[in-house]
Amino acid sequence: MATDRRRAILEGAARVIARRGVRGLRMEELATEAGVSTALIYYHFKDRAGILRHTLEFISDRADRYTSDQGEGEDGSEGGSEDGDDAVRELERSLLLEFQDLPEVRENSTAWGELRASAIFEPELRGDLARATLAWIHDVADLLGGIRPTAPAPALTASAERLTALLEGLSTRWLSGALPLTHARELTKEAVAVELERLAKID
Amino acid sequence: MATDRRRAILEGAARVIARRGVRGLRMEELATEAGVSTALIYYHFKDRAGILRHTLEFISDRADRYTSDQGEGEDGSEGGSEDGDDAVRELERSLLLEFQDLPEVRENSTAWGELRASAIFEPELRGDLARATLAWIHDVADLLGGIRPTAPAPALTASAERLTALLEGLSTRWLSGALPLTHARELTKEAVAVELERLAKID
DNA sequence: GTCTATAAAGCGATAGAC
DNA sequence: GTCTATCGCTTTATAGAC
Repeated sequence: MATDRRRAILEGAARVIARRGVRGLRMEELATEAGVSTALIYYHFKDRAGILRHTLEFISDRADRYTSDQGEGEDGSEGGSEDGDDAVRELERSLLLEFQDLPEVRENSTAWGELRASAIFEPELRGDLARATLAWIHDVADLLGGIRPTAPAPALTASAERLTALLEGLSTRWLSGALPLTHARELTKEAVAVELERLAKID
Repeated sequence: MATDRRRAILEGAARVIARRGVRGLRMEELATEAGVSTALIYYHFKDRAGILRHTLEFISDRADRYTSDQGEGEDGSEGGSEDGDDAVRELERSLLLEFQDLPEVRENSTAWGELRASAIFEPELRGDLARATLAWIHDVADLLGGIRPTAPAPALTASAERLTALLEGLSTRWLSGALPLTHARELTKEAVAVELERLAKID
Protein backbone atom coordinates (compact mmCIF):
# COMPACT_ATOMS: atom_id res chain seq x y z
CA MET A 1 0.00 0.00 0.00
CA ALA A 2 0.89 3.58 -0.53
CA THR A 3 1.28 4.48 3.11
CA ASP A 4 3.36 1.41 3.82
CA ARG A 5 5.86 2.30 1.15
CA ARG A 6 6.03 5.87 2.33
CA ARG A 7 6.81 4.71 5.80
CA ALA A 8 9.34 2.18 4.58
CA ILE A 9 11.15 4.95 2.77
CA LEU A 10 11.25 7.15 5.86
CA GLU A 11 12.48 4.29 8.03
CA GLY A 12 15.09 3.52 5.42
CA ALA A 13 16.13 7.16 5.30
CA ALA A 14 16.65 7.19 9.07
CA ARG A 15 18.84 4.10 8.79
CA VAL A 16 20.85 5.37 5.86
CA ILE A 17 21.36 8.77 7.42
CA ALA A 18 22.54 7.10 10.62
CA ARG A 19 24.98 5.02 8.60
CA ARG A 20 26.25 7.57 6.08
CA GLY A 21 25.09 10.94 7.29
CA VAL A 22 22.88 13.41 5.50
CA ARG A 23 25.81 14.16 3.23
CA GLY A 24 26.14 10.47 2.46
CA LEU A 25 22.49 9.85 1.67
CA ARG A 26 22.23 8.52 -1.88
CA MET A 27 18.91 8.04 -3.54
CA GLU A 28 19.93 4.70 -4.89
CA GLU A 29 21.13 3.38 -1.55
CA LEU A 30 17.93 4.60 0.04
CA ALA A 31 15.89 2.87 -2.63
CA THR A 32 17.67 -0.42 -2.01
CA GLU A 33 17.37 -0.01 1.76
CA ALA A 34 13.64 0.61 1.53
CA GLY A 35 13.11 -2.05 -1.11
CA VAL A 36 11.69 0.33 -3.70
CA SER A 37 12.84 2.08 -6.86
CA THR A 38 14.36 5.53 -6.91
CA ALA A 39 11.45 6.79 -8.96
CA LEU A 40 9.02 5.92 -6.19
CA ILE A 41 10.95 8.05 -3.75
CA TYR A 42 10.52 11.03 -6.02
CA TYR A 43 6.86 10.16 -6.50
CA HIS A 44 6.25 10.33 -2.76
CA PHE A 45 8.62 13.09 -1.74
CA LYS A 46 9.24 15.39 -4.68
CA ASP A 47 12.99 15.75 -4.18
CA ARG A 48 15.95 15.20 -1.90
CA ALA A 49 15.10 18.14 0.33
CA GLY A 50 11.59 16.77 0.75
CA ILE A 51 12.95 13.51 2.05
CA LEU A 52 15.16 15.28 4.54
CA ARG A 53 12.28 17.38 5.80
CA HIS A 54 9.95 14.45 6.23
CA THR A 55 12.63 12.30 7.77
CA LEU A 56 13.27 14.98 10.39
CA GLU A 57 9.59 15.01 11.21
CA PHE A 58 9.48 11.23 11.30
CA ILE A 59 12.47 11.06 13.60
CA SER A 60 11.23 13.59 16.08
CA ASP A 61 7.83 11.94 16.28
CA ARG A 62 9.50 8.64 16.93
CA ALA A 63 11.72 10.19 19.60
CA ASP A 64 8.68 11.67 21.32
CA ARG A 65 7.23 8.23 21.47
CA TYR A 66 10.20 6.49 23.00
CA THR A 67 10.69 9.33 25.41
CA SER A 68 7.19 9.30 26.89
CA ASP A 69 6.11 5.73 26.17
CA GLN A 70 8.38 4.06 28.66
CA GLY A 71 6.40 1.40 30.60
CA GLU A 72 7.34 1.77 34.26
CA GLY A 73 8.37 -1.33 36.14
CA GLU A 74 7.21 0.31 39.39
CA ASP A 75 3.73 0.21 40.87
CA GLY A 76 1.69 3.39 41.05
CA SER A 77 1.93 4.12 44.77
CA GLU A 78 4.26 6.89 45.91
CA GLY A 79 7.04 5.24 47.86
CA GLY A 80 7.68 7.82 50.51
CA SER A 81 10.49 10.20 49.49
CA GLU A 82 9.09 13.67 49.96
CA ASP A 83 11.64 15.54 47.85
CA GLY A 84 10.39 14.23 44.51
CA ASP A 85 13.02 11.53 44.20
CA ASP A 86 10.88 9.71 41.69
CA ALA A 87 10.60 12.88 39.66
CA VAL A 88 14.37 13.18 39.64
CA ARG A 89 14.77 9.65 38.41
CA GLU A 90 12.13 10.29 35.78
CA LEU A 91 14.08 13.30 34.53
CA GLU A 92 17.35 11.38 34.48
CA ARG A 93 15.74 8.48 32.72
CA SER A 94 14.29 10.77 30.10
CA LEU A 95 17.65 12.40 29.42
CA LEU A 96 19.69 9.21 29.54
CA LEU A 97 17.51 7.61 26.89
CA GLU A 98 19.74 9.41 24.40
CA PHE A 99 22.74 7.44 25.55
CA GLN A 100 22.01 3.83 24.80
CA ASP A 101 23.78 1.66 22.33
CA LEU A 102 20.62 0.47 20.61
CA PRO A 103 20.18 0.75 16.87
CA GLU A 104 17.05 2.87 17.04
CA VAL A 105 18.54 5.29 19.53
CA ARG A 106 21.80 5.60 17.67
CA GLU A 107 19.79 6.14 14.51
CA ASN A 108 17.69 8.86 16.04
CA SER A 109 20.61 10.66 17.66
CA THR A 110 22.71 10.52 14.54
CA ALA A 111 19.97 11.69 12.25
CA TRP A 112 18.99 14.43 14.65
CA GLY A 113 22.55 15.68 14.91
CA GLU A 114 22.98 15.53 11.17
CA LEU A 115 19.85 17.43 10.48
CA ARG A 116 20.71 20.01 13.10
CA ALA A 117 24.13 20.48 11.51
CA SER A 118 22.64 20.62 8.02
CA ALA A 119 20.26 23.36 9.09
CA ILE A 120 23.22 25.71 9.31
CA PHE A 121 23.39 25.60 5.53
CA GLU A 122 19.83 24.69 4.62
CA PRO A 123 17.48 27.29 6.06
CA GLU A 124 14.39 25.36 4.98
CA LEU A 125 15.11 22.82 7.69
CA ARG A 126 15.16 25.42 10.42
CA GLY A 127 11.44 25.75 11.05
CA ASP A 128 10.79 22.12 11.91
CA LEU A 129 14.01 21.90 13.84
CA ALA A 130 13.18 24.94 15.95
CA ARG A 131 9.73 23.56 16.73
CA ALA A 132 11.08 20.18 17.76
CA THR A 133 13.80 21.75 19.88
CA LEU A 134 11.34 24.02 21.63
CA ALA A 135 9.06 21.11 22.43
CA TRP A 136 11.98 19.18 23.88
CA ILE A 137 13.11 22.11 26.03
CA HIS A 138 9.55 22.52 27.21
CA ASP A 139 9.28 18.87 28.21
CA VAL A 140 12.50 19.02 30.18
CA ALA A 141 11.46 22.28 31.84
CA ASP A 142 8.22 20.58 32.90
CA LEU A 143 10.10 17.70 34.42
CA LEU A 144 12.31 20.15 36.30
CA GLY A 145 9.19 21.99 37.42
CA GLY A 146 7.84 18.74 38.80
CA ILE A 147 10.88 18.54 41.03
CA ARG A 148 11.09 22.21 42.03
CA PRO A 149 7.50 23.43 41.74
CA THR A 150 8.24 26.82 43.25
CA ALA A 151 11.18 27.71 41.00
CA PRO A 152 10.49 30.59 38.60
CA ALA A 153 9.64 29.53 35.06
CA PRO A 154 12.50 31.40 33.35
CA ALA A 155 15.01 29.61 35.55
CA LEU A 156 13.44 26.27 34.65
CA THR A 157 13.64 27.12 30.99
CA ALA A 158 17.26 28.21 31.23
CA SER A 159 18.20 24.95 32.94
CA ALA A 160 16.31 22.98 30.34
CA GLU A 161 18.06 24.83 27.54
CA ARG A 162 21.44 24.06 29.05
CA LEU A 163 20.64 20.42 29.69
CA THR A 164 19.34 19.81 26.18
CA ALA A 165 22.20 21.70 24.54
CA LEU A 166 24.65 19.76 26.69
CA LEU A 167 23.02 16.54 25.59
CA GLU A 168 23.43 17.49 21.96
CA GLY A 169 27.06 18.31 22.55
CA LEU A 170 27.77 15.09 24.42
CA SER A 171 25.84 13.09 21.90
CA THR A 172 27.97 14.34 19.03
CA ARG A 173 31.09 13.47 20.97
CA TRP A 174 29.78 10.03 21.74
CA LEU A 175 28.82 9.33 18.15
CA SER A 176 32.16 10.56 16.85
CA GLY A 177 33.92 8.15 19.17
CA ALA A 178 35.37 10.84 21.40
CA LEU A 179 33.39 9.99 24.53
CA PRO A 180 32.52 6.59 25.98
CA LEU A 181 28.86 5.97 26.63
CA THR A 182 29.30 5.43 30.37
CA HIS A 183 31.16 8.69 30.73
CA ALA A 184 28.48 10.55 28.80
CA ARG A 185 25.91 9.15 31.20
CA GLU A 186 27.89 10.19 34.27
CA LEU A 187 28.37 13.71 32.99
CA THR A 188 24.68 13.97 32.25
CA LYS A 189 23.67 12.79 35.72
CA GLU A 190 25.99 15.27 37.35
CA ALA A 191 24.67 18.03 35.13
CA VAL A 192 21.17 17.26 36.33
CA ALA A 193 22.34 17.37 39.94
CA VAL A 194 24.16 20.63 39.37
CA GLU A 195 21.18 22.32 37.74
CA LEU A 196 18.85 21.10 40.46
CA GLU A 197 21.10 22.60 43.12
CA ARG A 198 20.96 25.88 41.32
CA LEU A 199 17.16 25.76 41.14
CA ALA A 200 16.96 24.87 44.84
CA LYS A 201 19.07 27.87 45.69
CA ILE A 202 16.93 30.21 43.60
CA ASP A 203 13.54 29.40 45.01
CA MET B 1 56.01 30.10 -2.92
CA ALA B 2 54.98 26.60 -2.10
CA THR B 3 54.16 27.21 1.53
CA ASP B 4 52.18 30.34 0.75
CA ARG B 5 49.92 28.50 -1.64
CA ARG B 6 49.43 25.68 0.81
CA ARG B 7 48.35 28.15 3.43
CA ALA B 8 46.12 30.02 1.02
CA ILE B 9 44.34 26.77 0.23
CA LEU B 10 43.79 25.99 3.90
CA GLU B 11 42.51 29.49 4.61
CA GLY B 12 40.23 29.19 1.62
CA ALA B 13 39.01 25.80 2.83
CA ALA B 14 38.08 27.27 6.20
CA ARG B 15 36.11 30.01 4.48
CA VAL B 16 34.35 27.72 2.06
CA ILE B 17 33.49 25.19 4.75
CA ALA B 18 32.07 27.98 6.89
CA ARG B 19 29.99 29.15 3.94
CA ARG B 20 28.84 25.83 2.48
CA GLY B 21 29.67 23.18 5.02
CA VAL B 22 31.93 20.19 4.60
CA ARG B 23 29.20 18.69 2.51
CA GLY B 24 29.18 21.72 0.24
CA LEU B 25 32.92 21.96 -0.22
CA ARG B 26 33.66 21.79 -3.96
CA MET B 27 37.19 21.58 -5.24
CA GLU B 28 36.50 24.14 -7.90
CA GLU B 29 35.02 26.66 -5.51
CA LEU B 30 37.94 26.13 -3.19
CA ALA B 31 40.35 26.62 -6.07
CA THR B 32 38.74 29.91 -7.00
CA GLU B 33 38.58 31.03 -3.37
CA ALA B 34 42.29 30.30 -2.90
CA GLY B 35 43.25 31.67 -6.29
CA VAL B 36 44.77 28.45 -7.55
CA SER B 37 43.85 25.60 -9.88
CA THR B 38 42.13 22.43 -8.73
CA ALA B 39 45.17 20.42 -9.77
CA LEU B 40 47.33 22.28 -7.29
CA ILE B 41 45.03 21.34 -4.46
CA TYR B 42 45.51 17.68 -5.30
CA TYR B 43 49.23 18.24 -5.64
CA HIS B 44 49.45 19.57 -2.09
CA PHE B 45 46.82 17.48 -0.34
CA LYS B 46 46.38 14.23 -2.22
CA ASP B 47 42.57 14.11 -2.06
CA ARG B 48 39.43 15.54 -0.54
CA ALA B 49 39.93 13.74 2.76
CA GLY B 50 43.45 15.14 2.97
CA ILE B 51 42.13 18.66 2.72
CA LEU B 52 39.60 18.05 5.45
CA ARG B 53 42.23 16.61 7.74
CA HIS B 54 44.65 19.46 7.25
CA THR B 55 41.93 22.07 7.50
CA LEU B 56 40.86 20.67 10.85
CA GLU B 57 44.43 20.96 12.07
CA PHE B 58 44.71 24.47 10.67
CA ILE B 59 41.49 25.54 12.34
CA SER B 60 42.33 24.23 15.75
CA ASP B 61 45.78 25.84 15.68
CA ARG B 62 44.20 29.12 14.77
CA ALA B 63 41.62 28.81 17.54
CA ASP B 64 44.40 28.16 20.05
CA ARG B 65 45.94 31.40 18.97
CA TYR B 66 42.89 33.62 19.31
CA THR B 67 42.00 31.99 22.59
CA SER B 68 45.31 32.66 24.33
CA ASP B 69 46.58 35.66 22.39
CA GLN B 70 44.10 38.16 23.70
CA GLY B 71 45.89 41.45 24.47
CA GLU B 72 44.51 42.60 27.85
CA GLY B 73 43.31 46.18 28.11
CA GLU B 74 44.05 46.05 31.86
CA ASP B 75 47.34 46.83 33.55
CA GLY B 76 49.25 44.03 35.21
CA SER B 77 48.57 44.83 38.86
CA GLU B 78 46.15 42.60 40.74
CA GLY B 79 43.14 44.72 41.62
CA GLY B 80 42.32 43.38 45.05
CA SER B 81 39.58 40.72 44.88
CA GLU B 82 40.90 37.75 46.79
CA ASP B 83 38.47 35.16 45.45
CA GLY B 84 40.00 34.99 42.00
CA ASP B 85 37.48 37.32 40.40
CA ASP B 86 39.92 38.06 37.64
CA ALA B 87 40.34 34.36 37.06
CA VAL B 88 36.58 34.00 36.74
CA ARG B 89 36.43 36.76 34.19
CA GLU B 90 39.32 35.21 32.33
CA LEU B 91 37.46 31.90 32.14
CA GLU B 92 34.27 33.58 30.98
CA ARG B 93 36.13 35.60 28.41
CA SER B 94 37.81 32.51 27.08
CA LEU B 95 34.52 30.66 26.70
CA LEU B 96 32.56 33.60 25.34
CA LEU B 97 35.07 34.09 22.55
CA GLU B 98 33.10 31.40 20.73
CA PHE B 99 30.04 33.61 20.67
CA GLN B 100 30.95 36.66 18.67
CA ASP B 101 29.54 37.67 15.36
CA LEU B 102 32.91 38.16 13.71
CA PRO B 103 33.79 36.47 10.43
CA GLU B 104 36.82 34.64 11.79
CA VAL B 105 34.97 33.34 14.84
CA ARG B 106 31.94 32.27 12.86
CA GLU B 107 34.28 30.61 10.40
CA ASN B 108 36.12 28.71 13.09
CA SER B 109 33.00 27.65 14.93
CA THR B 110 31.22 26.56 11.81
CA ALA B 111 34.15 24.66 10.43
CA TRP B 112 34.84 23.06 13.79
CA GLY B 113 31.25 21.94 14.15
CA GLU B 114 31.21 20.63 10.62
CA LEU B 115 34.36 18.64 11.05
CA ARG B 116 33.19 17.28 14.38
CA ALA B 117 29.94 16.17 12.77
CA SER B 118 31.78 14.68 9.80
CA ALA B 119 33.94 12.61 12.10
CA ILE B 120 30.91 10.49 12.90
CA PHE B 121 31.17 9.12 9.38
CA GLU B 122 34.83 9.64 8.59
CA PRO B 123 36.94 7.84 11.16
CA GLU B 124 40.19 9.25 9.78
CA LEU B 125 39.24 12.64 11.22
CA ARG B 126 38.79 11.29 14.71
CA GLY B 127 42.40 11.29 15.85
CA ASP B 128 43.04 14.98 15.28
CA LEU B 129 39.64 15.88 16.60
CA ALA B 130 40.16 13.92 19.81
CA ARG B 131 43.54 15.56 20.37
CA ALA B 132 42.18 19.05 19.84
CA THR B 133 39.19 18.39 22.09
CA LEU B 134 41.37 17.03 24.85
CA ALA B 135 43.63 20.07 24.69
CA TRP B 136 40.62 22.35 24.94
CA ILE B 137 39.17 20.48 27.92
CA HIS B 138 42.56 20.64 29.56
CA ASP B 139 42.81 24.40 29.08
CA VAL B 140 39.39 24.96 30.58
CA ALA B 141 40.15 22.63 33.47
CA ASP B 142 43.29 24.67 34.14
CA LEU B 143 41.31 27.89 34.21
CA LEU B 144 38.85 26.30 36.63
CA GLY B 145 41.79 25.12 38.73
CA GLY B 146 43.04 28.69 38.88
CA ILE B 147 39.76 29.67 40.51
CA ARG B 148 39.35 26.66 42.81
CA PRO B 149 42.93 25.51 43.42
CA THR B 150 41.93 22.95 46.04
CA ALA B 151 39.25 21.20 44.01
CA PRO B 152 40.14 17.62 43.01
CA ALA B 153 41.43 17.24 39.46
CA PRO B 154 38.72 14.80 38.29
CA ALA B 155 36.02 17.25 39.33
CA LEU B 156 37.77 20.02 37.38
CA THR B 157 37.97 17.80 34.34
CA ALA B 158 34.31 16.82 34.56
CA SER B 159 33.26 20.45 34.76
CA ALA B 160 35.49 21.31 31.83
CA GLU B 161 34.02 18.48 29.80
CA ARG B 162 30.52 19.69 30.48
CA LEU B 163 31.33 23.32 29.74
CA THR B 164 33.03 22.55 26.46
CA ALA B 165 30.34 20.11 25.35
CA LEU B 166 27.71 22.67 26.28
CA LEU B 167 29.53 25.25 24.21
CA GLU B 168 29.52 22.96 21.20
CA GLY B 169 25.82 22.34 21.65
CA LEU B 170 24.97 26.02 22.03
CA SER B 171 27.23 26.93 19.17
CA THR B 172 25.42 24.62 16.78
CA ARG B 173 22.11 26.09 17.86
CA TRP B 174 23.39 29.58 17.39
CA LEU B 175 24.78 28.86 13.95
CA SER B 176 21.59 27.13 12.85
CA GLY B 177 19.61 30.21 13.83
CA ALA B 178 17.86 28.55 16.75
CA LEU B 179 19.48 30.60 19.50
CA PRO B 180 20.27 34.33 19.59
CA LEU B 181 23.84 35.24 20.39
CA THR B 182 23.00 37.17 23.53
CA HIS B 183 21.04 34.28 24.93
CA ALA B 184 23.87 31.87 24.19
CA ARG B 185 26.19 34.15 26.15
CA GLU B 186 23.85 34.35 29.13
CA LEU B 187 23.42 30.60 29.27
CA THR B 188 27.18 30.16 29.11
CA LYS B 189 27.81 32.61 31.93
CA GLU B 190 25.26 30.91 34.12
CA ALA B 191 26.75 27.54 33.32
CA VAL B 192 30.13 28.79 34.52
CA ALA B 193 28.55 30.08 37.74
CA VAL B 194 26.73 26.82 38.29
CA GLU B 195 29.83 24.69 37.78
CA LEU B 196 31.86 26.92 40.07
CA GLU B 197 29.28 26.52 42.82
CA ARG B 198 29.55 22.79 42.46
CA LEU B 199 33.33 22.92 42.69
CA ALA B 200 33.14 25.19 45.74
CA LYS B 201 30.87 22.69 47.44
CA ILE B 202 33.17 19.78 46.70
CA ASP B 203 36.42 21.14 48.05
C1' DG C 1 55.01 23.90 -8.50
C1' DT C 2 51.51 25.33 -11.24
C1' DC C 3 48.33 25.37 -15.02
C1' DT C 4 44.80 23.75 -18.83
C1' DA C 5 42.08 20.31 -20.36
C1' DT C 6 39.58 16.31 -19.87
C1' DA C 7 38.63 11.56 -18.49
C1' DA C 8 35.76 8.95 -15.46
C1' DA C 9 32.47 8.42 -12.21
C1' DG C 10 28.73 9.85 -9.38
C1' DC C 11 24.30 11.23 -8.67
C1' DG C 12 19.71 13.69 -8.85
C1' DA C 13 15.88 13.58 -11.36
C1' DT C 14 12.41 12.28 -15.11
C1' DA C 15 10.02 9.79 -19.12
C1' DG C 16 7.19 6.32 -20.17
C1' DA C 17 5.44 1.56 -19.66
C1' DC C 18 2.52 -1.22 -16.83
C1' DG D 1 1.52 3.50 -7.46
C1' DT D 2 5.40 1.36 -8.97
C1' DC D 3 9.07 -0.04 -12.04
C1' DT D 4 12.95 0.07 -15.76
C1' DA D 5 15.84 2.73 -18.20
C1' DT D 6 18.37 6.58 -18.91
C1' DC D 7 19.43 11.55 -19.44
C1' DG D 8 22.42 15.07 -18.32
C1' DC D 9 24.67 17.81 -15.10
C1' DT D 10 28.11 17.96 -11.46
C1' DT D 11 32.28 16.76 -9.30
C1' DT D 12 36.50 14.29 -8.25
C1' DA D 13 40.71 13.34 -9.85
C1' DT D 14 44.58 12.83 -13.27
C1' DA D 15 47.56 13.54 -17.67
C1' DG D 16 50.65 16.24 -19.63
C1' DA D 17 52.58 20.80 -20.90
C1' DC D 18 55.30 24.54 -19.06
